[in-house]
Order: sequence, then structure tokens, then C-alpha cells
Amino acid sequence: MEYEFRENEAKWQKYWADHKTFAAAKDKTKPKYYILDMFPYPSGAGLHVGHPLGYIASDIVTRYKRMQGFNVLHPMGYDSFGLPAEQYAIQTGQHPAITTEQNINRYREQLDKVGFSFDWDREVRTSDPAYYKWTQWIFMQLFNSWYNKDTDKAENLASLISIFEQNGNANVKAVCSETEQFSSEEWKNYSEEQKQIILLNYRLAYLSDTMVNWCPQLGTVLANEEVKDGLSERGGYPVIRKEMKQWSLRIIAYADRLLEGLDRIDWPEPIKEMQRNWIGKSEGSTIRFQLKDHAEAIEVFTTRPDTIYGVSYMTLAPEHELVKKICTADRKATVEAYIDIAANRSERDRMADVKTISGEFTGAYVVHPFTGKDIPVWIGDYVLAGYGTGAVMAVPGHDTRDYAFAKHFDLPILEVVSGGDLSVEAYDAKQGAMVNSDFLNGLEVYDAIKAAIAKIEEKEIGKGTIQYRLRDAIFSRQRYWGEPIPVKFKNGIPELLAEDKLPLKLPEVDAYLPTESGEPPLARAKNWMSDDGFALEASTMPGWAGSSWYFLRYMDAKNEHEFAAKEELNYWQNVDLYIGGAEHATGHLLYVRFWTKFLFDLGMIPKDEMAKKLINQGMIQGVSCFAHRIQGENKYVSFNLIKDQKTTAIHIDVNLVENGVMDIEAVKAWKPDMANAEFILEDGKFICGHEVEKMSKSKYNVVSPDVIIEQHGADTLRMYEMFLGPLELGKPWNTNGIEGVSKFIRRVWRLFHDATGNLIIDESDATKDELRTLHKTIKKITEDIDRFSFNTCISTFMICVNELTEMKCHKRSVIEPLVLILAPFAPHLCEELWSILGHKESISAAPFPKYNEAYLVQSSFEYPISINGKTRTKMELDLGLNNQQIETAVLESDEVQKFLEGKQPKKVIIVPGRIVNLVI
RNA sequence: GCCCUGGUGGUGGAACUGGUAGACACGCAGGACUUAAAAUCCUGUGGCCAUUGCGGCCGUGCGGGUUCGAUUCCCGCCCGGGGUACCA
Repeated sequence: MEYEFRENEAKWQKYWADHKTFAAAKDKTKPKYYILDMFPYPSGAGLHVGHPLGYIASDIVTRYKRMQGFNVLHPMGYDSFGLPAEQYAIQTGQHPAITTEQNINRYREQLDKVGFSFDWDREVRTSDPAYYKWTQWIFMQLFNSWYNKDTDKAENLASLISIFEQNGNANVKAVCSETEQFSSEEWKNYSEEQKQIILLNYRLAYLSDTMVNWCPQLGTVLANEEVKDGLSERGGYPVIRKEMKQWSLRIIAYADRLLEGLDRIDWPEPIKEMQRNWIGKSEGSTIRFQLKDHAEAIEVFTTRPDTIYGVSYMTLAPEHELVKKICTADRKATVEAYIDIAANRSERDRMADVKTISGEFTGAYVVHPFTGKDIPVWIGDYVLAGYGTGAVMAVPGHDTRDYAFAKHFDLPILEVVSGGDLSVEAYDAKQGAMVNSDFLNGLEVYDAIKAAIAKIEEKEIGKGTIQYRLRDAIFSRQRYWGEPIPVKFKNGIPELLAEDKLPLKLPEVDAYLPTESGEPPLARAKNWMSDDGFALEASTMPGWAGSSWYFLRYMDAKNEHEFAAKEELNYWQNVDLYIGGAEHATGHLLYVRFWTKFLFDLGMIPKDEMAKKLINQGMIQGVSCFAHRIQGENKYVSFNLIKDQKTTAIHIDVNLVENGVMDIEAVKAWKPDMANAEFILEDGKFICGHEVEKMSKSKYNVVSPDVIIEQHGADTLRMYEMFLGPLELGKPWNTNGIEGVSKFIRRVWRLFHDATGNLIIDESDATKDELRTLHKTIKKITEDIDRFSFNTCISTFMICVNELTEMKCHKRSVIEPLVLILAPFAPHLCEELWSILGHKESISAAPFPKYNEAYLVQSSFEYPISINGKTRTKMELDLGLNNQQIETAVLESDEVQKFLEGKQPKKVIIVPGRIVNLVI
């Protein structure tokens, strides 16, 4: 009898659910281990084979850690607010909550079939009012806090107000928006309204004007993703950049601590590097350049104040507030035309396109603060409004972009740092002596930077500054399907709702679109007002709000009084192992660290980092299949017969293609317009072309795990996904090798059963060779799980089973431990075998076996080499004499003796069983 | 553009710290069992040459470098993937 995976997998999945086998224990005396997966957005296409990749890995570790005696917390939930559900709602009128619920149910069904060890009692959904109540509550804490640079943490606003009352704001060191100075007297005399306006400059959640993609025809704000080539993806209408009042979070306050914290966590170096670059700390100086014929000055930020004598022009971002003011009458028309074009280009376009150099002269001049010369002011879209001051002092000699701009517009290029050849390219290295720079002449770059800043500060035209590339996080979305922001407006002043009004639930609306006047969808709701009659905020929170603290909620998912009880927080602390995609490096993974530090500052949680260790799983891509249609005919030609014919590639559902061969009848049934088509075959088959693309519904390349589970079983899917390659690497999905894993499962079964299905478990003692095979396998598996190398684990298991099969070993003392170490990988099979071996309890409660070095030693034999005067055996070489320092080596082999001609080698490099290299 | 990352047989990949490149698996070829097929098992399988055995040369995207020795370290390219601030 063969292994019946279908009924067996269903049986054990039911057992685990009924017995709540994987619920984290209430007992807090055991050591804890918290393993977290990035929860999925429940999309309409259902779970695809890429989702389980990380979940299988975390599941293996979960089961392994449980067997090692840890109290493991391994929860799952859904990031269930998001754009796709809303767009579906716009098209169909279906409430997003309904679609979301349906999608979640489908996800849950699919997840269950893989046999995951999630503790479903702790499930969270970000769109559940019982959950987003606390997301809103955290927003309130942000609104009520300011960042005190003296204590270097966030504090309640009360401490700030008390400083204002005693001393005004002159000596307050806060991370805040620009605020005028006031005394304690002035503060006390301000009206309540004035006080609130000032406090808004200090709050960690504040209102400000920011740039958005605005589509006038749709009357809505669009994500960059929804904009293609300056047009809306939906409808193809023009999109412009527009300023809008938005909530922002003062993440900048945490820039330094977000950098510092990276040194204390075991995260992949590339992720840390991306976060460091994203935060982009740079030291430099601000410098004010006085405008000619205007009262204002242009302030720039530069990391190279040393090159101040190399300034030959200024460049402002087209959006810079001074542009319209300083532009001279004769330049007005061209400048404004340029601004219009630049406004329609996204930041990404502007940065990506460095080949097209564009800009305009404004007609205005500034005065160089050291030379007194007139410097022309230009605008150019390579300068971004969002970074620094939105203006740069252009030093074409020593900055690549300035150089290209100067060459293009024939502006002077001055040399102030020696060492380069400015006729060829800019010299931007921070090395060399200063020239043509008055008081800086002769100094090395780093000394010149210091000297320049000192002089700038002395002249009071600027100061040494630290600038971050990181921008404050915009927190408003003009959408329906998100958390409502718990704020009401009194005379335009934002005020929090009372805590007992939470959760502020999403209202019913007649359509999920903006109002006629362009307000967000929530403004459509009847009586979108507070109890005391004030307008409520109509924007909602961004997708990342709910995911920025969910790891805390799992610790105490059902608590109605707090986001999690102190006791639970203190026990579970933070995540020990977090597994998810690297695509979240500068989004979710930065925001969650920010919120964690904030809650830590308020003394609400015990750790200021969310995860000790992070592993990134690679993205599984889809392989799209194409049938090639001859242009102008209803004729399809097999891939290798295309030759020079003009064809159009048509996406074919990948589920109807096997190993490149298309199932013609199935395709005809699937696509009505292909039912009557003619197919030109090769060798009696129709071969498809293929291409690697992101898995997506529209490309018909989504592969659901369901089909694999149906055909081969969950254990095979689990092991095959691990076998596919290293966890961190992205790879296109293919099922070419799945037979090997499927075969492996059957071979394990046959260690217990003969061909007729009878048990053949041998109770006699194992031989040395059998024990060696077992223990070397345990050793390798333990080491490989510990370094998250699951693909090599699978190979190790295959080698082990091959060896045992060859030795015809069916001994309990060997196959029982083997089942234990295999259990995290193929849990259904192993539960069954475990029970066949006579155990009543689930295998997940059994201890993970340890290996014994003594069994690893091979039987020894003489090997013809003597090292340091001692004859060594092959066994000793096997145990690793690699790279040991060897004084003398006598190689007892004629060939080597001949090579050495009696000389003593200086260095001998040995790999097991063989001399690799001799240095004479 | 910028930041991060990957490139090894026909295919997925292994080689963990600079030391036998290609483990393991798929596929393919041949064979055993079978009336036949499926399943299972055995043998071979990087390329070229030699195949009467020993063997010989080339080979980890491309071009250089360091080293006794490089898939691994350094420099310069080419190509693929991810991110780029309202996708999640």
C-alpha cells in the first residue's frame, strides 16, 4: 500500500486544529521564542505559491524550536486595509469589508491546507474595529507627544507646555516645524487657538502642506503606482502635482536612533544598508545668498562648503517658493512654461532621466557672500523641492550634475580643488588641495570644510547643519478603505476625539469615490461629525499604519482594555525571528521600527526594536506562457516553428501548459476566441514561449499552491519550495523537480513498509554504518536549520534515505530519530509515522534528537603521508587538517617524491585525502 | 539615474572561513522487471579530444588584477530582479 497523503494530511490538520497543538502556552516559566511572518494582504487572486515560501521556513523553525522546548509564539493575521479592495468597490459597489472577508476566508482555507503551525486564536485583521481602535489610539499618543532633543526621546506635550509657561520656547530643543520665538509672558497671553497652532508645530503627528499626484478628472489623489507616463492608470487622464494639507508623522525626530539601532540588531546587511541610505544622513552647512534687488535671500544646503569659491550659478527647484517672485518680466513666459512641464513629471522620472538636461534662467542674480560677484539664478528639475532647501549652489567643477548642467548651458566651470581634469569631467573626490579660494587655499578638503563652516558662521550667513534625505512620513490618504483619523476640527484647529469614542468606525457611504468638491470619500457619509457638532477628519490612515505595531497585538490579541497587557509584553518582549520580503526594507520595516521606538519612549513596551533577527525570503516570480498567433490570421504556431513569421504573443494560463507543451483542448475551452483557431504543431505537440514576470492575475501566471497540494500533497509542496534554492534568493516558479521530492516522501514511507504495505520495522540494534549515517544527518540538519539553509537540509535528507535504502535499514533505532528530525519539514507524514511507531502524543511535543560525535568517526586506514614526523590516517585528514601549519611533510608516494626531488616543502595544503598544493 | 541584490552543466541548485567545481534533484540516454503501460530498480550524463585502460585540455556572465591556488577577494563592464516615499 502506498502512502495516502490526501486522507493523512486532512487527518492531521484536523488533529492539530482540534487539539490546539500550536497555541502558545500561558505558562510563562518556559523560555519564549517569538517567530513572526509578514502578514499578507488578502488579494482577490488568492494565495499564490510565493506566499508560503517564507511561511514554510518560519513553520520549520517553529516546529524545531517547539521540539527544543521553547514556548513558541507563531501567529498569523491579515493586513486587510488596502487599495485593491477599494478599487474593486469603486467598480462594483460591493463594500470592501465584504470582499475582504471573502478573500480572507479563501486565504485561510489555502493556508490550512499547507499544514502551518499558526496559533489562530491570536489572529489579527487590521481592518477590524477591535484592532484599529488601537491603531487610532497610537495616533493619539503621537498627536499628544513632542520630541525633546535634550532627553533624546518623545515626551507628552504636558512637559513642553510647562516649559513654555516658565521660559517660553527660546531654549527648547525640539524636533519641530519652524516656529517664531516667544516668551513665557507671550505664551500666557496667547489665545487657546494661537496656542494650538503653535503646538501643532511640535506634535509628532502634525498637519502640513505636501505634494501629491492629483488627477483633476478623477477628483482624487493617486499613488505613484496608479500613474503611468503622467496619466492615470484608470481612465488615462492627466495627473498633476499639487500641494495639499496632509497629516505627517515626524519620523525625522528618530533619524539618528533609527541609524544607531541598526548596529544592535541581527538583520541582513543589505537591508541595514538600504535603511542607512534611505535616512541619508549628511553633514554640511546652510549658506544664505542675498538676492540682488530683493529683500529675500536664497538658502542652500551643501555638503561641500569648501567649494564655495567654485560657485558659478544657483539652481532652484522649479517648485521653489521664490521662483515666481524673482523671475524677471522678460523671462516670465519661458520660466512658467518650464515649471508647468516639470510639475507634471514625477520625482522618479526627474531623477531617472539624467540624460535630458533642462532648465531656465530666471533673470535674477544673487551676490556671492565672499567675492561679492553677481551669480545668476537658474531653475532646473534635477533639483528636488523635497530635499534640503530645494535650492543648490552649483559648483560645476566638483559636482557631476552641476557639471553636466553647466556644459549644456555654457556656464563657467571653476576649479577650486586640485587633482582633476575639468576639461573632461567634474572632480568630485574629497581629496586634494584647495586653489583659487582665498582663505582656503592650500588646505585639504576635510580641513577646508571645517574652515569654511567656521567662516560662514562667523559671517552669520549660515551654519553647520546635519541634513537627512529622509522626509517626514505623510500619514493621510484620500481613501475610504483605511483607518479613520480620530480628529475633529474646531475652527480649522484639529483636536482629538475623546478616548472613549474609539474605535471611530468607518461610516457607510453611497460611493467609494471622492465628493464632487474633491473631498475624500468619508466626507460623503451622513453626519460625518463629532457628537459636539464639529467636522471629522475625512482622510484615512495609510496602509502601513496597521502593520507598524501588529507584532505587539499578537502578544495579547483579544485585550479590550489595552493594546496588550504589561505582563504579556514583558514576557514576549519582541520578535526573535522575523521573516518577510526585502521589498519592505524602506517602508514597513522602517515605520515599524519608528513606532516601536516611540512606544518605548512612552514606557509602554520593554524593547525599542521590533525584531532581533530578520530573514528576507526571495520573491517567487511567475513564468508566463505565450502562444504565438500569426499576425492577421487565427492561426497559432508552435514556438520552434516561428522562424521569421510575424506573430503576436498571447498569454496562456500557465496551468494549461506542462513542460512547455500546451493542452490545446483545455485552452480552447478556456478562451472562446481560440476555440476555432488552427494550431501548427511540431512533433505532434504545441510548444509555448515563456518569460519571467511578477506573478499577477492579469498575466495568467499565478500558480496557486492548491493544485500542487492536490496532486502531490502538502508535505511535498513544503519540501519542494524549500528545495527550490536558498530562501533569500528570488526565483521563477517551476515544478520541474517536484517529482524528486514526491519520490522522496514515498521512499521514507518505504523505510517502514514493504511493497505490500506491511510494517517492516526492525527492532534489532543498528550497525556502526547505520548510526554514522543517522548522526551525520542529525548534525547537518541541526547546523543547517540554525543557519536557515533549508534547501541543503532537503538534500541531506535525500542522501540519508538513499543510504538507508541501500543498506536495507529498517531499524527503529535509526528511523525513529530520522522521523523526528524530518518532522518540521514534512509534518503530516511524520505525525503518521510517529503514531505507527506506537506513540500517542503529537510528534511536535517530542524532543528534537541530538547527534553524538562518537558515531561520526569512520573506520580508519593508513594513508601514505607523514606530517610533522607522524604518519596520518585518512580518517585524521577527514577530521580536518586543512590549512594547519605543517613543518615537515614526507609524502610517501613515488610521484610526489619525484616532484620534490628530495627538497622539503615550505607549505603543504591538504584537503581530505589529497595534497592540493605544495610550495617548495 | 540612485540604493540593494543576483549571474555556476540542458534545468533548479551544492561548494559554510581562498583549497578536489558541479553534491542532491530534475531532465535525457541505455538497461532490468512487465504481454504492455505506470511504478520501481540499476548504469551513464559539464564541454572538447582520447576512448585499448591510464588519460589530456577547457570550464563558475565579460575584461583585468591580487594569490602557490579565485565560483569565493579587488577594479572596470554587460545582463536579470527588488526598492525609489499614496502597491502591499
